[in-house]
Amino acid sequence: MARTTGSDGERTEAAVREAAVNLIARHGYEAMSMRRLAAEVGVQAAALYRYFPTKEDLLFTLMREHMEGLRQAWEHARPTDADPAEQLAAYVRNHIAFHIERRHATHVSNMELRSLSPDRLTQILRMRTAYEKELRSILREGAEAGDFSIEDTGLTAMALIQMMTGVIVWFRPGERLSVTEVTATYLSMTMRLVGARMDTDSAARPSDVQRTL
Amino acid sequence: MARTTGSDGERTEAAVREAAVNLIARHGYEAMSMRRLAAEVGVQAAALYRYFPTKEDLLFTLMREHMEGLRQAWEHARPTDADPAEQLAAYVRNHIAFHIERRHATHVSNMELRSLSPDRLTQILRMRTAYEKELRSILREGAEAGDFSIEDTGLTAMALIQMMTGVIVWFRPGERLSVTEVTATYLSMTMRLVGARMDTDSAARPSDVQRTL
DNA sequence: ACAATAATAAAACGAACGTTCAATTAATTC
DNA sequence: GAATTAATTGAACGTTCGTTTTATTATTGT
Repeated sequence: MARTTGSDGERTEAAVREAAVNLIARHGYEAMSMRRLAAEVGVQAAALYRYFPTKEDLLFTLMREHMEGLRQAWEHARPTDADPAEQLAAYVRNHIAFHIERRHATHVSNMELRSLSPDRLTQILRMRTAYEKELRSILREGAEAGDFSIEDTGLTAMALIQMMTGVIVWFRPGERLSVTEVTATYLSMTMRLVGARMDTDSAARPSDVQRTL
Repeated sequence: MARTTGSDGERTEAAVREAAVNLIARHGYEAMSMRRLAAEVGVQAAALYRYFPTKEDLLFTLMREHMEGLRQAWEHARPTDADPAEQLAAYVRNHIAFHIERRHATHVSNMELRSLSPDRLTQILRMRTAYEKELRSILREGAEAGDFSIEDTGLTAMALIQMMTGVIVWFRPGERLSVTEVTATYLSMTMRLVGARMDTDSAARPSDVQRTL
């Protein structure tokens, strides 16, 4: 047989991406065979090569678009003319919301870096570093303004990111806690961790957190 | 050829374990072939099967002994008759020290769980849960005693563990910060995060942290 | 309706995989 | 020093892998 009735390139490619994210997140990139992926989509393995020249190209595409999406989400969520505490709160909210919505894709982007070729690895890491740099800037400005009390900006940024991203490891929607509750708790933990002063009308105040979530 | 001069089962098995931890941490379990592992040890692939009946048995052994080592380390480091802040400080110190010393093994135990058979996965997760439970107990007792102010014990425990374990992702010995400095900063971040009261002579006080490290 | 193009199937490629087996040699035991 | 045991090799097994090639059919444009 050959082309099947109702076949559509765009739909097939989208189905391949979605199935690939799920399979890689569940079994790992190396453990996912192109035949298994094709079966998931309902197509023969050879058909995949119409959309992605190699298996690694597929992985890289998924990662690049995930990182690009993260950058865009922050660009959109980032407040203008806000004090450091409000900026930090926005960063935390955006980070947690984005990663909870994309648990599988985040797993792929974080755990399969070693399967990329050196220059592609560099590209992804560059995007990640740029995103993390935004957090460091907020922390530094907050520390300089006296709003935060931080010992080491770089180390604190890494600790916060690991803490926030770690949500996807244990969080399951529909269990004990809602996304709103989790986000609120992480916000207050973050604010305490950076020693945020609580004497202003910033978004860091618990009551405010509930309202602006 | 056959048995080689100077060959020794114990030495070979130890070499296999060490090489396996490094290879799996760097390239992933699925990406590590038995032939590549054997080459690293300086032996033929068939020789590996004298020590581990299957590839998965090798992985499981590495993970089980890592988790068992963590349990023993905490059993030894755990203070008796200490207030919650001191116990928490001991937990943080032990956790960071253990994981920095065993970066590769930790990577294996955290990232290759999906390659285990269901019942072996359950065994490893049980060990992990038991270890995490210790932290939850400390947090709960501290909260009940009024030493900590915590919104959600379980969520705080997960956040702390993710934050601390995350050290191995970015920490490289011999770079900007020493293990001692990193541990001290993580200790004070932890104490702020749990809202530890600073009005007692606990190990949570920065000056004390420096002394008891 | 007919040509051009898009989307797939089917089969095959060589390479690599985990694992097994028989043969062989080194070390140990008696 | 002969018998036994421990450690390893080299070759092979069947399977699966990513990928390529060729043929075939559906859709689109004219």
